[in-house]
Amino acid sequence: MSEPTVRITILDIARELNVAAATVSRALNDHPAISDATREAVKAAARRMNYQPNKIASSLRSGRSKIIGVIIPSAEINFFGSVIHGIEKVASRNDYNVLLYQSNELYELEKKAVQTFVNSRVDGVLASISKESINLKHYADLKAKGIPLVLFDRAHESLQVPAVVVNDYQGAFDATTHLIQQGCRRIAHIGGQQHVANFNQRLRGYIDALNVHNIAVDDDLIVYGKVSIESGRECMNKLLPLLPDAVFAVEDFTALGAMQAIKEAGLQIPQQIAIIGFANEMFSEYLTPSLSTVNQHTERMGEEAAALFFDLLHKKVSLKAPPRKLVLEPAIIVRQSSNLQGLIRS
Amino acid sequence: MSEPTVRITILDIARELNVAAATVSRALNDHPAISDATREAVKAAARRMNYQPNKIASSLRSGRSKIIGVIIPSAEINFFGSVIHGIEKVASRNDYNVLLYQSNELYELEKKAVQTFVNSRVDGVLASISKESINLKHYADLKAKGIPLVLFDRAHESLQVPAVVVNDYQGAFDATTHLIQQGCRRIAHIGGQQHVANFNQRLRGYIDALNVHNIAVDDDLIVYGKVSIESGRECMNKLLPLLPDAVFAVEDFTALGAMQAIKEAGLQIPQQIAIIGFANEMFSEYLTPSLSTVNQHTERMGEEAAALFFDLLHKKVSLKAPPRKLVLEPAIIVRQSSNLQGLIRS
DNA sequence: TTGAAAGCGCTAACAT
DNA sequence: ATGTTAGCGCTTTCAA
Repeated sequence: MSEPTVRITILDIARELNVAAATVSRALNDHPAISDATREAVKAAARRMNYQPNKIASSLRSGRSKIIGVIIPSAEINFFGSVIHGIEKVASRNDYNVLLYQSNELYELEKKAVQTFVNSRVDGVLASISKESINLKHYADLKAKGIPLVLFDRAHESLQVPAVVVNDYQGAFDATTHLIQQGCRRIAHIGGQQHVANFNQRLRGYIDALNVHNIAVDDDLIVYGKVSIESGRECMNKLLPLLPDAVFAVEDFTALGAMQAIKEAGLQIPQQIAIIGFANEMFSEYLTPSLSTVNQHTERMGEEAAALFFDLLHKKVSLKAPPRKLVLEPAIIVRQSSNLQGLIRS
Repeated sequence: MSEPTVRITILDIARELNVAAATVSRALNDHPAISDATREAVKAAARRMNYQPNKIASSLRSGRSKIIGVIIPSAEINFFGSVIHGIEKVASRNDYNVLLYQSNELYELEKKAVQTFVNSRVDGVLASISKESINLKHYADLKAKGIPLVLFDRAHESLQVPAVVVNDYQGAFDATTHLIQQGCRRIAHIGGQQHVANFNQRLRGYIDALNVHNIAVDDDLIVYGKVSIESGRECMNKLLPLLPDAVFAVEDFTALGAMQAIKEAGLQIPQQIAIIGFANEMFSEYLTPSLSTVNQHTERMGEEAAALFFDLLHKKVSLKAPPRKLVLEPAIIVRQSSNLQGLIRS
């Protein structure tokens, strides 16, 4: 059909109206020092001429790209979509766009993401640290460059940046306590990589809950996996000979694998082994039996992370002050997999 | 710690080495007309001085942003993650980045996404049309502006752009045929919005499969929903009084809702009602019984869509020629929900 | 309130 | 093979 249209610039509008380009720029950006008349005239002309602002040029000149870079590990699918949604909500309210990168839990990809964001001159980065990342220099560099960084879910104290995380300890404590209240006494735990703070906190919550209820911690009932369906199944198979009556799994994929192993062994859930996961993945409520879990308020997490970023950007918080850390309180969701009320134990 | 570092530009490197900025630019971009010696010297200096190229400036000057905008509806979670992954793979191979937008199946958000991409001067757009979008002018405008557009999964003939889609007709035909081969004769269909080409094709595949096997199409056994768990449940409840012995659901979320309705009615799957979905969502294989479905090769879809974009970009295909359309053949996955082999029908 | 002028950092003609 | 020059489209002093 038509050939690529010539692009209208503010200069075209300026010529059309016999004003300076600067005036057009000011009018379009609602600069205070502009008369109502010119502003409206300019905006009308822009609409009429189908003007599309060139954000690239604007960014180069102003030094602000109005883009937030977001790094997500992406393994936890549900988590992913929903946190992003929260971030986008707050971002668009502030006239910002979101550039997304999946690290796939790989250190190298995470480094590349940071690099790309720096080169693209994003105004800030929101990130959830990959499970593989132990060296965090790339994040420290961001901070050194003066690019606001906010962590969500997977944070790390050493970076000294604002973060919004879930109280993993409390979630694990509550989940374990719930199993105890259901009458379980031989409660196993399938943990994750212990260098990931979240997983370590969940282990601690589990141990403390047992202690508080005077149940001895049996190290044999604690096994560590790689946080996947397959790994959950393997870990559960190691636990089965030890005859646990309940399992607290580090998250829902692990719990799912464990459930499969339990079913394959011909045991009943929850009558013979009760189970609870963590993260409230989308599939959890549709399993048979439906999986009890810990809900993380993921969308809220995204919103809060974005809000922290804008506070940083607008210098509402001093860069000297200790970084703000927001801790969201998780809530356990009891479903069939751990509900023994009214059931006769076998 | 340190204050925001001053940023190194090619001019700094040029001064350091007593060459012109253009030379530095050429060296860094592996321009052919540059001596090995200078190229290496420049690259070494860049590394040493910790130079970070300013993509914004480069984009403004060159007119290329090296960014692909991707619009996804995002409802189908699994689809989402996996197509993006395919796109990113090919993009990064071509030194391109991906800017992501979720339309949430809303026409207005989709328009906003296109707008943002235009303003951000992305080099091209890959999109999956939202279920709500009937007016497609925003996409036509993209094309008119000379910005390459490639559609994936949800395409539309009228746009006349390259696309990679799944053979929905064949998938539906195969799924229905499979149910027939299992011995089912009263096969119901829960369809989606018929203005979405994919859903219409699936209806046609269903009808033709019945015809080919000399089974009369009973209009009462076809109900239309809104493609969600809740809608699937409602539709199934409408179908139950008609005593179908099988259901082909337009996709897995719908099938999941239908399964719940069937279970709540106290009927056995697949013995009394067999069911198959479409899309192979992540949760489908973990349901009880596991859900038969149609697999769409989502990652491949992303790769091919990105490849079509680069063909367009590099003018490997004429813009005058009819746009290329790639049709991926889906494959049915038979799981418990439709497997009647060896089972005695009740 | 508006205009003139400069320049963000880079790339691409053109010249040498 | 390298340098010179101009300019992408916009914002932001500074001046009027």
